[in-house]
Amino acid sequence: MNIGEAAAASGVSAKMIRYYEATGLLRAPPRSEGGYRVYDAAGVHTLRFIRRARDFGFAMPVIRQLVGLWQDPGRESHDVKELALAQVAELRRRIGELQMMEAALARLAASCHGDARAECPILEDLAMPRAGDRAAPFPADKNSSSCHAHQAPESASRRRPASRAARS
Amino acid sequence: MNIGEAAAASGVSAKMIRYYEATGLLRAPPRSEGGYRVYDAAGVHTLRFIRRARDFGFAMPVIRQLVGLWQDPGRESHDVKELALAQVAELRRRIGELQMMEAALARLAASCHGDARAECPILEDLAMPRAGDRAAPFPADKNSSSCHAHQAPESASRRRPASRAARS
DNA sequence: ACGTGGGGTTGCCATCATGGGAAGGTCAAG
DNA sequence: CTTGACCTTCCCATGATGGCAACCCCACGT
Repeated sequence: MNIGEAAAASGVSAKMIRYYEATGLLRAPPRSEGGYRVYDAAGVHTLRFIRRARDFGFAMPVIRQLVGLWQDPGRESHDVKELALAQVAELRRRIGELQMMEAALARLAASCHGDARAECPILEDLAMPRAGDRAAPFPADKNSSSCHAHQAPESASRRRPASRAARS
Repeated sequence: MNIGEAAAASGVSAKMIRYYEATGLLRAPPRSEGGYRVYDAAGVHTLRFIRRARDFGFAMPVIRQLVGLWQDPGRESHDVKELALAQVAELRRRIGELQMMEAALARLAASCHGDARAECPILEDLAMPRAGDRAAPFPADKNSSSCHAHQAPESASRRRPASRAARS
């Protein structure tokens, strides 16, 4: 079984199979006389295991542990469950993060008229400094959400570019 | 205002400020005689805007659009709202994905005893081929979740490594 | 006036998982 | 024996970020 067939059978791209092998996640399979990687059913099975673990969002180091446990007949299911629960916690953390963003942004979007006028609470909120920001040295920008005269595009640049130019 | 102060005032690291400038998200600020970037309050304000947009998970190309709209007095709030709603949809899509994973994995973890025994439904599920997988050429692996004799580690490798070795 | 430390500048490398592509070797079918 | 599909390795890129190295600049202290 060549790498292409193994890829089709496992759902892992050939590129990724080589990558997993290079990073030590997979043991190198034997090679044919021409140097082709030759996979057997067990190898494909391992690849499917890895893909399934990735589908659950496990990071590669954890997948390495999982594969090790899977192939270890003396494993204790306690260790597997611990990894799984840690991943559940991580997923919940990420879900919570995204939900915070989603709720805040949906609320903002709902408050925006969405018409042809320039006034927009979304931009106003984005432009608003929040608690936790160090104060700017002078609060001179009152017309925040309509500032259009920002930094000068090209003015008096590189008065002494000698050293930088010389280095390259 | 040097880049360090601008970073502290905006919450964007100096590294990221340079990165945003290099990728065209920020216009290059004027430089001092020594070549230092010099930021004014408007520049810091823009940086805070960008950081806030990143906090909402907007991708950089979208942030570019948002900054453009923000600085465009002739903008229409419709365009802003459209970007925001697209981002809300994207966040919901990601949340849904993660929730699928989380639910499935939590269910699996709950079904695992988590004791000293090797038997583990989590590993069994990971090892189980799902619908959508191309069938393996022969279904020879019945003792799936306890397979420990996988590929041979080092056997008859590189019978003809001449070309590869010669190239490097 | 001179040194020194802190901070600026560029550039390169690394992440993490993945894809793309080039240059070259292998294999199987016609 | 040719040809086209497939494999091999190596290099590069992503997106957003951090780290390090080498070098430069500035302000402050003596």
